[in-house]
Amino acid sequence: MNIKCAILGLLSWKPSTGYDLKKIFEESSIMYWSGNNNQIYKTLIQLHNDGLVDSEVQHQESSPSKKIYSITEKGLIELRQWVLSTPEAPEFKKTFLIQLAWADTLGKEELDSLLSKYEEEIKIQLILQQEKRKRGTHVPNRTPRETYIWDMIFENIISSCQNELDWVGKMRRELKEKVL
Amino acid sequence: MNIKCAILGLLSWKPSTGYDLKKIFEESSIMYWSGNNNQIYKTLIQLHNDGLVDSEVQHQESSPSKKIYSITEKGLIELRQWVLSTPEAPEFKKTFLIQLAWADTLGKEELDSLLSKYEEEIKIQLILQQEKRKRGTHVPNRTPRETYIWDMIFENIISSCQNELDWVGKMRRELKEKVL
DNA sequence: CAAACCATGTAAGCTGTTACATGATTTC
DNA sequence: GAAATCATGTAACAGCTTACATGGTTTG
Repeated sequence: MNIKCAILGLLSWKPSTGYDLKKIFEESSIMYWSGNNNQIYKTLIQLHNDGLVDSEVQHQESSPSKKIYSITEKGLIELRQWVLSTPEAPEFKKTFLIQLAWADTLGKEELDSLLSKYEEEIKIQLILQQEKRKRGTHVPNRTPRETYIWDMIFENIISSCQNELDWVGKMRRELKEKVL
Repeated sequence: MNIKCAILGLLSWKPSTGYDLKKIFEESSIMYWSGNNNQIYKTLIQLHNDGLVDSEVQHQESSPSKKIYSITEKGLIELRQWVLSTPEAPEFKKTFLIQLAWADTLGKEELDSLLSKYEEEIKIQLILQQEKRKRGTHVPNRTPRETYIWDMIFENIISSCQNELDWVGKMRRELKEKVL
């Protein structure tokens, strides 16, 4: 999986400029790339060289000119092929768990404070994701099934946050109850 | 967060060679680095230059000589400081969700097959993690609280898998029931 | 006798990030 | 008049991966 596929997907939804894509990446919950120029503009050129996208320059008065990219037939075939490919297991990068692994040197209050900070961090994430779901910008609604799929994508992210929150809550409670 | 902290943590547990660390990284559930030579040996040299670790060469007959690294006082202070630093929110890189985002072009069977493949992938992950927990190699047990902490670390990973599994299960069920 | 293990290291390359560069227009 | 938005691109660097290089020992 790489950013090429994500861009092809977005372009299959609607033609866009590099700048449009950048904003979508910045906002997106699932497309985890930062949306930096270097990657997006270079990838678009590459996709163009491979014949997977077309580009049309639109000159504008009183605005810089745009390059509007759209997906080609070949691009649609490539996208479909990728969508059908064997899924990868999710990657969890929880640096907090590594931090926690060596946290036995901390005092009782220090440890609880660390856990509470993590809890706060997740709570912020959760609210952010719930807001994104409500706003629902950059969500295609071409068929009822597509709407359902995107709803489940948001549910996945939110339930991951909720799961993490439950876990911290349990740990804080147990550390208070137990005599360790 | 970077690999330096993880290595300091491991060395605070016990002195090790680069090769030892490599194996721990390869096996570890939470320390997500691949454990490649380039990164480990270079980081050890860097930590040594910074005075955070000591190294002692042990010549062996009928075996290549080892460099046994151990953490210094300065290293312990650095580690403690890092453990107390503000935690980062977890990063979820679920490429499957991006794949799913453009999966409405698939037929009913194709979509269910895709979901079932993902389900299988997670099931394998879950079993793997449960086995790692049982084996419990590379787990320090210096105090009851440390044992509890490491137990909660494994619980975190396993509950993440379980949560993902529940989500796929629900989606497959709903797609069968609903008329979309 | 091949494969795997022990043990250290290097080279080349890919991915992704931050920051820089330009320049017009709109909003506060 | 400063800051943000629109719009495209480049340069330098950090992080991480695969593969290469060496060479002895143990296991199947």
